[in-house]
Amino acid sequence: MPELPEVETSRRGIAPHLENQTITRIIVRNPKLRWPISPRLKQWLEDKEIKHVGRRAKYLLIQVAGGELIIHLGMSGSVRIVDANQEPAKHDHVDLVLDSGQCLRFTDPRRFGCWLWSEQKTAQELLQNLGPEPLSEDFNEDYFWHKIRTRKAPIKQVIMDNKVVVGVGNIYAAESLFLSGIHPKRSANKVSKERIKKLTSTIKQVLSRAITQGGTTLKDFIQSDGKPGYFKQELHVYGRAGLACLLCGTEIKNLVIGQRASCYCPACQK
DNA sequence: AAATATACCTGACTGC
DNA sequence: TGCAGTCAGGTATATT
Repeated sequence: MPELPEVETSRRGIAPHLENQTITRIIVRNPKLRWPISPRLKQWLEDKEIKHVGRRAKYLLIQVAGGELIIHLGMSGSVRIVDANQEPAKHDHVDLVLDSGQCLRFTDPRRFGCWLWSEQKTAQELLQNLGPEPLSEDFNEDYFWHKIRTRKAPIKQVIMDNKVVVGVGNIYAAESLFLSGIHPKRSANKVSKERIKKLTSTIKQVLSRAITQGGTTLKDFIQSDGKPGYFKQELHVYGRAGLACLLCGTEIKNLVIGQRASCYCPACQK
């Protein structure tokens, strides 16, 4: 499922094929995503040249003259570059056809993703109020420490809160807490400053490492070249309930925190 | 302000 | 074999 490393992996994969290309056509087979795709997307995008492919949090930003296309992959979405003539499959909802003869094809079985234009109100509401990028210097020990002084919620929920830091989803939250030795249910404001420092650097390391591995593929996720991500092989706790901890051998447990499965090692995490 | 619950959606899996 | 039920999860929204 796409978290920040998967979105960044996708961005890097598609950018060279998109930048400086002109969008000749947009084909919407199913507009019913998280929010319906606007019929006006056609007029906003067609015949425009793509200037840059960026990312903010888990949003892909396709910049053209006059604004940008904002794509979210939701839970099960992926984008890839295919020949525009290639027959679409069942959940291939949108094509962005380029003058190279290729197209950016969006696939999303669960349709939790979205395609919005930057001038749409929904898009603007989504992008404001986002916390800092985890891999930027804005996300640092001091910021993090002060930000969560008032938060009594479990630390796991807090690091998954977009207003605190963006891009940390369920998988990487579980892994970061394991590698920092912090129990996922511990109140955020009761984690010592020393351990917040550790957690801050661990989050950065885990996300960076996952990006170099091409993301984590569980079921749906594929990179833009159609290959899976390889970070799954490096997971310590996520999806390993009932198995032995790789560090100490204790059985990995699963807790539900905020309606989310949360795997952890009872011995390594306090 | 923060915590909690609910909704959206389909595929994979389980149990009868 | 098939059907019904459950689960997974990002994130907006409404409610407490």
